[in-house]
Amino acid sequence: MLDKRKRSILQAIVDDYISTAEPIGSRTIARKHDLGVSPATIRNEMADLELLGYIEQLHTSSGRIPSAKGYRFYVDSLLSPTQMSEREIALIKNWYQEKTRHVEEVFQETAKILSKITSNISLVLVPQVTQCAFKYLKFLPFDDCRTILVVVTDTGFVENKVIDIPTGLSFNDLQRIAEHINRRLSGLSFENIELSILREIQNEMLIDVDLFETALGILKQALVVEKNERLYLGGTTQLLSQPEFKNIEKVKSFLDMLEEEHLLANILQKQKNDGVIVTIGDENKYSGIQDCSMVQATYRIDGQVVGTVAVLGPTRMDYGKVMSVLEFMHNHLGEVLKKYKI
Amino acid sequence: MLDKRKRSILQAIVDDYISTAEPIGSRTIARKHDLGVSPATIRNEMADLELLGYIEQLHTSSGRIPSAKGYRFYVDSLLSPTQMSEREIALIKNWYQEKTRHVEEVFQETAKILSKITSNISLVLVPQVTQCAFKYLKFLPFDDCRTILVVVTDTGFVENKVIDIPTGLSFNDLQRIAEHINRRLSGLSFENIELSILREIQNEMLIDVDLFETALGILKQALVVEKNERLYLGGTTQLLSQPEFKNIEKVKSFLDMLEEEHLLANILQKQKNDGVIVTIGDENKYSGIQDCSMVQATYRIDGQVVGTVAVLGPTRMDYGKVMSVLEFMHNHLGEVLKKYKI
DNA sequence: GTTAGCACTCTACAAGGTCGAGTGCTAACA
DNA sequence: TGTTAGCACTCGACCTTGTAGAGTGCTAAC
Repeated sequence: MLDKRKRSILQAIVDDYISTAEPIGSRTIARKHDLGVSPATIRNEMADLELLGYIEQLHTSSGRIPSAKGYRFYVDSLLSPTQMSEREIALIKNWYQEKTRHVEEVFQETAKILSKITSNISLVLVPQVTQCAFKYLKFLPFDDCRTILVVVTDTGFVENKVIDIPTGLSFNDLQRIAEHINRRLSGLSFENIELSILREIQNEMLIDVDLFETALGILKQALVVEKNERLYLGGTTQLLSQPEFKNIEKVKSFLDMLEEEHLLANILQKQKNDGVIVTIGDENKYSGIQDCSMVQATYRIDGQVVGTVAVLGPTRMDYGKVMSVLEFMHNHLGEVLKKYKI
Repeated sequence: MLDKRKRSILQAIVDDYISTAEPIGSRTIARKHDLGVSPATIRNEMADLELLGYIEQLHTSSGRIPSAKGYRFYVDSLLSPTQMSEREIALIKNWYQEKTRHVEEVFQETAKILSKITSNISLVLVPQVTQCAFKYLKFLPFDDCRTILVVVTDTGFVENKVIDIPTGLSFNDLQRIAEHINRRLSGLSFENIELSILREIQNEMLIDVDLFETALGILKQALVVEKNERLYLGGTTQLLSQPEFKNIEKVKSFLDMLEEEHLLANILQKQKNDGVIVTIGDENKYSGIQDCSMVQATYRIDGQVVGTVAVLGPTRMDYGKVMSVLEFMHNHLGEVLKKYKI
């Protein structure tokens, strides 16, 4: 365990490095932070801290920068949990009120808010629809040969598609199919709609094989639609302002990675425990972001975790601020979503 | 009008500059292109071309680069219209077949295809719903206090929203409102649904003022939804590979501009005439892209122009390739969309 | 345990020099 | 008259060199 002075010095290094992005030397610390000791003493302490692995040097005679271990200690032991100010909270709530009309807009604007406040990339993973239940499907008239298939979930999520009416079927036939499927599947979660149930339906409808094939096809289509979860990204251009990305090759490879949306979704999904968690540098499993840190938080509707929001940036990020914002989202995003009737 | 040799030299300069991004000198032209004359002669011709404004010099003793006027001449008079190869066309068609299931995916993938093939930013402006007609709206049951409002257009575009049932109204009342509105508005284009008509409806429904207020509110909501056109962007990271964007400030201001989606949508909307058009450098009205060129093309469904696709990049772009791809989209995107029943 | 002093290291930056590509001009040539 | 070779000149790219400044580790004194 570090003694008080070492902790102060480490804190000074991390704080300064976060705000300036420059390696910190002993004299700078002595000047800026009133620790009551001379630079020489600080140098000795810094040598110890380096030996212990909390800070590192890019080359002889450069200042020190925090290591991943240093950031970890900073986040766990040095950072006092801060809350967002009343003013900031009011600002955010107002933003939601003004800019969101659709549910999708809530996600979009959440991504924007997060990236704006934290000056980093934000990720918002929307509720996995597979976790909600099938309510009913319905065919709406369109024209002689086409109809609109609408699938409704218990959360009020609606998906639709214009499809050809199979030859030989009347609109009434479609209504019958819909009724039958609704009777059997209504209330089941999409996760539980398995092939076995679909087979059962097939058996029950053996009277008309063609008709079933059609129905099955439509349902499959609906399932594909429903399972399609989405990831909202915000502030990708924020990267360009960060000095660690002044090298354009790095930016490029990073942005290319971001486009592989499913990868990111995977990283986020890993979080099962509720709350705000911080992953620093090489603690990240995915190699593309090993010199980055990610702070993520779940959000809940009616107490149930439905999605994840996260902020991704260089390890040199303002953990205090980022964590407080995500703490806020963790506690309030569900409420906002509920207002928009998801 | 330029004589044949000047044209050859200008063509050589533009071609070389497009592929190398380096200013072209007289000796390079003499070496690479067999014009049958010495560098000295080419130098004289180049001096003429510069005087005429087709090429310019960054500083004494640098090679020449094409000016906007030079590119314009190149596009109008030097570029032989090329078609995409059979192989490329097959590749694209296959891509659509494999990757698109939804209409939205068609737009998304179109943006991807364009940016991939041309190595530039692509823009896809989706059909402006205001140009299509209101078909009907319908209320679907959800629960005791909420209902799903579905608005259908004649093109098969469906929008929905979960709304609260106003207190005092039954589901049957809603059905009545829907029927009435449908009777009056069905077949009208969204552009033509003016306040005057809404007033008329109000008069006809004076029997129940509250009910009308509700209906009006819902319709307004629907209109807001419907008018919300979308812009799909592709290949924003391609920028980073272009040498003209090696300066990170430039990239940043450019990307920031791209985020102002409505601005871009405005630029695209200006095109009223059908076909592929090229806007070079300062021909662009919008100052943010005055050192860029944009090639845009309309696409049609059943002969009617419904949207625009475009490629945006540095003035030094491969106009031949970009134009051939957009020509293809101009002719075929409508077909693809039709397959997905929009 | 703390501090001052000192020699040392390394980067960033500016100044100067060289190289090469490219030009314009002129005079000679077909 | 159009084309070409030759030449002096210009300018950016790149390398080298020197210097200033920040920072370090070590040692001896307090």
